[in-house]
Amino acid sequence: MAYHHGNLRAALVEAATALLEDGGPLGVTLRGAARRAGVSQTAPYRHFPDKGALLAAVAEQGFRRLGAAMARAARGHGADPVGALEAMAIALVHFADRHGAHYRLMSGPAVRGRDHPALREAALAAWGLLTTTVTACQRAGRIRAGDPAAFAFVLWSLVHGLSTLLVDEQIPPIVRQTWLPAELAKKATQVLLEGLAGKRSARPGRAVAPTLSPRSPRRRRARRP
Amino acid sequence: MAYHHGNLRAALVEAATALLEDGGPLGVTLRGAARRAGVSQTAPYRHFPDKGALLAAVAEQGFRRLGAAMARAARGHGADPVGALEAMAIALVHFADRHGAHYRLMSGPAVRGRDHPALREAALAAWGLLTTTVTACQRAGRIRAGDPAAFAFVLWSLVHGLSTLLVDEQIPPIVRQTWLPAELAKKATQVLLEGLAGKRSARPGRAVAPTLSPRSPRRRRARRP
DNA sequence: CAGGATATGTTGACACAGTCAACTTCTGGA
DNA sequence: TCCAGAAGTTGACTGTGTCAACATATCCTG
Repeated sequence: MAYHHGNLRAALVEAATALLEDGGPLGVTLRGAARRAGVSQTAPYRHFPDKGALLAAVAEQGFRRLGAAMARAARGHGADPVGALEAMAIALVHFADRHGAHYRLMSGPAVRGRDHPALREAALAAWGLLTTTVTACQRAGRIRAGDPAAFAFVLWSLVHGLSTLLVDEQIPPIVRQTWLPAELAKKATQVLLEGLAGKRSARPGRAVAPTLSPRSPRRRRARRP
Repeated sequence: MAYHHGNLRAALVEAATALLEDGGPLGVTLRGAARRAGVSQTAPYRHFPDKGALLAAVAEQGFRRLGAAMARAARGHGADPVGALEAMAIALVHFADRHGAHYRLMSGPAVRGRDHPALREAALAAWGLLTTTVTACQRAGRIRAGDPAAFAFVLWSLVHGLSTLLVDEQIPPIVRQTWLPAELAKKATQVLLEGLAGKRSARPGRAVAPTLSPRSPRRRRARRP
């Protein structure tokens, strides 16, 4: 047996994932992953510069799986982009519901931005699926004209928020006792889709007709360094 | 000077908050808070059973402030519940945008559920504000009939998701470069409100008319213990 | 096939964290 | 007045992330 272990890197990612799934975010530890992979405590440093990098790799793998799950859900709704959008939303919430700790890691501050380009890329890929489908909905006349990225972002926010609340067990009891996660995802998506649908006469009083079109492109906001 | 320090507890919460604001979630440490409060490393254990309890207290205070900010935003829209709802949504996003780490702590797994009833209570209070205002919108005919808790929850999910993405810097570049957070909050809320507004004829194809009324009350789902 | 360069792992150590046990000091009421 | 309990301190233990120095396997070149 190649007792350079073959491929430690993958083993470590798997070990860390296992630690994460049972034991929560606090349960994942560099030394623990090394132990679980049967190597010494500092062996991981040959593959990851630090703990954050390991976590980022785990998160990246999570995004890849999430993207796959969403794509799988969307298939079978080929003709119906709205159905595909709903299915993807449900798939995301479902993913978060199982793999709670994993989802938290993925969307958390484990690794910020540019540190780990592969992570960013995987996340953007999943997000891109949504945008594409939104565009399809627009072509089908089921979503009004406007920047598809913006619409997709609103949908993403909604579903992500739902997932986060679910994972963190912060869904108000009244709501939790009445609906299952998948139902919540479906209904929330449908409500949003209604809002995104066509232009319609606003109720008397004041016009509520958000177009979600930018007034003028803006540079990124200043952030504390 | 009362060198029983007067009220260490409050000082520790404040110190931990300061550590949190600059230094992120990893920067807050029991020993650090104690140092900052000018006491020994184990003094906090006279006031908090463990680190989690301190964090919970910090989070609780955050929810209280958030609730206050939302209430403040809603005031001045007394006659216009829709405007109040929008203002509250913007206030929440604004709160998350500043106090990023604090918001992450509040909505994170710092303390789960029953551990810290005061936390839960403060969170539910903020959430209750939304529900009340949704009810007002229904009375004003601006939101269709249905369970206000469910509608409020959808709105909460949307705004919370937006805030989370903002704090974790996971807003896609295209979106981030085009809109400011407050604009995103306002527009997203408006889209959702349109969806929540009145019943309307669905487009041809299939009816999309989510009522958000429960089929039948359900018990809580089983969770891994 | 030889032999070093390089990737891969290991040992030992350091600083820092959360937490506990034992001790000291302050303070409010019988 | 005086002491019981609250409030705070000291010292120690374990576990963690990380570094430096060392050991070994692998691979490419001569």
